[in-house]
Amino acid sequence: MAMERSDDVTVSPHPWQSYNTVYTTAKAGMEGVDKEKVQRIVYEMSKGSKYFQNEERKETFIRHKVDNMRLQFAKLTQADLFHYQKVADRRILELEASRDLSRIWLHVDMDAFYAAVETLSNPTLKGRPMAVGSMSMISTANYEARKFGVRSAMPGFIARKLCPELIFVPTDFKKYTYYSDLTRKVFQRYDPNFIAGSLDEAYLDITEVCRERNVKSEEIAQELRDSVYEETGGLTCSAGVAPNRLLAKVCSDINKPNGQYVLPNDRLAVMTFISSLPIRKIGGIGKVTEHILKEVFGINTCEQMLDKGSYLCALFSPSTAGLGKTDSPQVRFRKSISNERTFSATEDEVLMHKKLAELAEMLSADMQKEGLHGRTLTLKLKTASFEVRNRAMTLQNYISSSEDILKHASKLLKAELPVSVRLIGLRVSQFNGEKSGATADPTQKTITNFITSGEANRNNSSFSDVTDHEFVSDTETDLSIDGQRTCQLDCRDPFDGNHSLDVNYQSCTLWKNDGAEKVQTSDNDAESYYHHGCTEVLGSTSFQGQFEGKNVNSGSNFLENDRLDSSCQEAVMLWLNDYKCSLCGIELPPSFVEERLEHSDFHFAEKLQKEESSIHQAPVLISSQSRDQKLRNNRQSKSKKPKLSQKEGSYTPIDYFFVKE
DNA sequence: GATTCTGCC
DNA sequence: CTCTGGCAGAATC
Repeated sequence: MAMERSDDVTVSPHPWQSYNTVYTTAKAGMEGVDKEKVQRIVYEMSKGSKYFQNEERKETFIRHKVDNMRLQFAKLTQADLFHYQKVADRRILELEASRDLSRIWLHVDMDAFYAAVETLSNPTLKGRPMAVGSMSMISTANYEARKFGVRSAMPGFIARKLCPELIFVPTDFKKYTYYSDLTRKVFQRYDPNFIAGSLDEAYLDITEVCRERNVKSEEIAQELRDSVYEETGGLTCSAGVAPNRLLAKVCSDINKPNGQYVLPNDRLAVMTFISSLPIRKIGGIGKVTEHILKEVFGINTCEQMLDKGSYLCALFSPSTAGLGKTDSPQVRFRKSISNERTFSATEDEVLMHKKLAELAEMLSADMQKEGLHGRTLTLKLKTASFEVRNRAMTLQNYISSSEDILKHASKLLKAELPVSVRLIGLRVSQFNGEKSGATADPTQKTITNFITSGEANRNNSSFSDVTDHEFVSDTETDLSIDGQRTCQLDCRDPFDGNHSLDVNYQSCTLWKNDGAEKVQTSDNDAESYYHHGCTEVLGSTSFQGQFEGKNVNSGSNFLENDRLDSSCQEAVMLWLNDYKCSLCGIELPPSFVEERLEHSDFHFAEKLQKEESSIHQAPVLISSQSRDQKLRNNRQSKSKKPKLSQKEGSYTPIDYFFVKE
């Protein structure tokens, strides 16, 4: 219980498993570790602590979540399954069609970066177990230390128990930044627009280098790693090469440390690779999500994920899963700025206020540096029992001075007293530069549209105006035969939320680059988004009613599809803009003739079944709660874009196994 | 808009 | 004794 659990180490011929780790947050270099022992020591060191209790509390919560989801899962009807199978199949097909194997991405990841830098500046550390961090937290451990089970994110006192000889070195970010800059100079030679992640990793598009020099990606990777080693005076790194960033990142982990792995730009190779790839390797799938997928759906690998595509009602942020945290400081605008400090728990209000003042001071300074002014202030507290509380207020005016921050933060803090806290944090968001509603406004990516439209963005034009979104909002269709609410899938809007940011980001790259090469990249992004439809299953209004409503709503859209023979089917099925199903939102290009027929068959059968069932069980049992929920939803969707899920509803990142950058 | 959760390094 | 800090996005309310 609690703390990290070990996974079973399965033996198989696949390369990532040589790296496959024992712990959920596993790192390379843990191969020879006595897992049992580590597990036991970690447990014993933690047992009974406040932290431990809190972890138990969280675990209980997750267990409830899993149970809930299991219930929902069991409620799925045949028709639902049928429907979602179609949706999933279609999506997979379209993603397959949009697969892009034309780019070569390289992900570089420095090996035990902080620890390696410290060893460089203090060679006596070489060969000895060492960790960068403190008694309370370790940020990096070298490979000697990892042999003992010491790893990042582990508190130092536990690490010392595991490895009494462990040498602790305090963090020194100046040093790391200096060496990071050295590595980036190398990266720049291979891709002037490389995307820097954290200090120790980066993504490079090496397509051009490979082509111009007529050199294999493998050789480029080797050469780059050699250069990094030379120019930093001895730092090693690992590299992964693949057709997209997501996969490249997975690959860079495979032969870590000081190694590389190339996944060729070949469909079969990619398919084979991902088929047994544990989902945990995918960026965005962490401990909790992995647990849920495993417990509820029995999903362990990406292949299973594809198989169960139709069942996946509860999933993840496509962006996180898909683009793998490839933050680019240069172009991506921050949305919030924050700081927080942990200290020994206190109830002393004066002391707390003092801490708050310091935080306000620091935060204000950081904001000045970037010229930021925000109007939402969030106070974060972690109580002595590790419970986290956030309290936010949105102001009339934009603030940035430490006085303003402190003034309002104090109010927020006062309202929480008395309380014993071990951490206080402040965050400012809603910056001046942002237009209101920018995050949710799909029309905001005008720059992107502008840039990409000229090139190859054939598909997203249908999403570029607001009417489409409004229409999608109204496309709420009851697919639930027995009148129960069953399972909700939120197939995200193609230009939803942060997708736009990524597209924007790519566009910015384009600006900077001032060349045509990156247009392709932008295009790829847009293409991958375009595939998202929008589907919702709710549990009350009659099919007929919905259908009629649709007719009215869609008056200006194309109402017929001449490929359908049956007049009955024609009555049921409408292809909006000759593309999207008016009933469920699934998107089928006109060329998919057979699929369209099948799809309309489905709705037709469903309609019949529906009518039948409403005859047989006239009093369709819908809880008033369910109906209210439905009404609320309807109201919301009138004004806003569809925010569909009430529970764990969102669509799957399976897309992103296929999607390129 | 407010709050909590999840994830990444 | 002693379990980070900073950010982002999504879900939920």
